[in-house]
Amino acid sequence: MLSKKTKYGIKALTYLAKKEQRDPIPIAEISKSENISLKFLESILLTLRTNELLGSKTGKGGGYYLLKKPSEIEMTAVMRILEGPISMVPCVSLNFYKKCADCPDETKCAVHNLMAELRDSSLQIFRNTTLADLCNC
Amino acid sequence: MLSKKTKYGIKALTYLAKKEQRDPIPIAEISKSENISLKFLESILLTLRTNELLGSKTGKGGGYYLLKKPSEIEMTAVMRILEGPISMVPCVSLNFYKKCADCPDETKCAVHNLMAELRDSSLQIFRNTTLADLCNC
DNA sequence: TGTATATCCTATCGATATGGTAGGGTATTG
DNA sequence: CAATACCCTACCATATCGATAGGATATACA
Repeated sequence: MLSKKTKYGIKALTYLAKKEQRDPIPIAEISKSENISLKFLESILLTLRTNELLGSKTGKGGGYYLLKKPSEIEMTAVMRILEGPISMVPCVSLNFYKKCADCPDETKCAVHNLMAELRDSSLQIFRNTTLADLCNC
Repeated sequence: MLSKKTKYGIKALTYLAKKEQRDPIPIAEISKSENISLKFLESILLTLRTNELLGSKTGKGGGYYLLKKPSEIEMTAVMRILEGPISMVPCVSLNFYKKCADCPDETKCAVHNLMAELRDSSLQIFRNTTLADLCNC
């Protein structure tokens, strides 16, 4: 299941991407427009900022803004920051690899091989999709 | 994340598929061979039985066995029974569809469209992979 | 310089799912 | 009739999720 965190994060990012200008947008505006709990959204945008997808400006007239062009923001980055590993099992993860305790030989593990294939196809989609693509809806 | 339930279920199924004969295999044998908690595995095989992937025979000499040939068991069925929906959001699910409360127009939702694409590629893999394929590892 | 605006940060909480355990009931075989 | 093995229900500890609360800090502007 996709977490609401990721879902809201993507919606917020596309909202920012759709604005032509790159002025800071306050959380409250995004929250209202996308029907997202203000405080929850706040924590989401915060993690997007610490992971260098967003910049922020405090104080009056402040808010959040994209640090790159929408076409330069791949969904792989977004997913890894918000949702975590792309793969469904740690033993096939590229960025979060962890050996299975119960599995003596990965190369002979049915689950491993199936999930590796799945990860490849997911990766291909996330790598070929940028924020700009998501805005043409 | 793939649940251990699904992981163990797939391992158990491939274990059964690898046996040439279709005699009933006791849970304990699978449990030992695949390093799976006996009682947990018991509940998993039970749900696979009620969903008509496995048959069982009680009493001495009893156990579980496949109801179809490995080449006839698609991973779509296995995943839906054990893990639930293939898609990561209910609003793109074919078998478990549910509208998002917060989303006024699905066709314009960035998350929806991205996840629909992901679902398609996942489905393609699961449909084209059978238990028999998983045994050649 | 003060006030409104807005981000930043920490803590907490209820609900739910997960992984696992326990114990006993029922059916069948030898 | 005893051993074997499935069947079923209940329980529990832990973790995560979605959300909320409250205040600290920074900035703009009158």
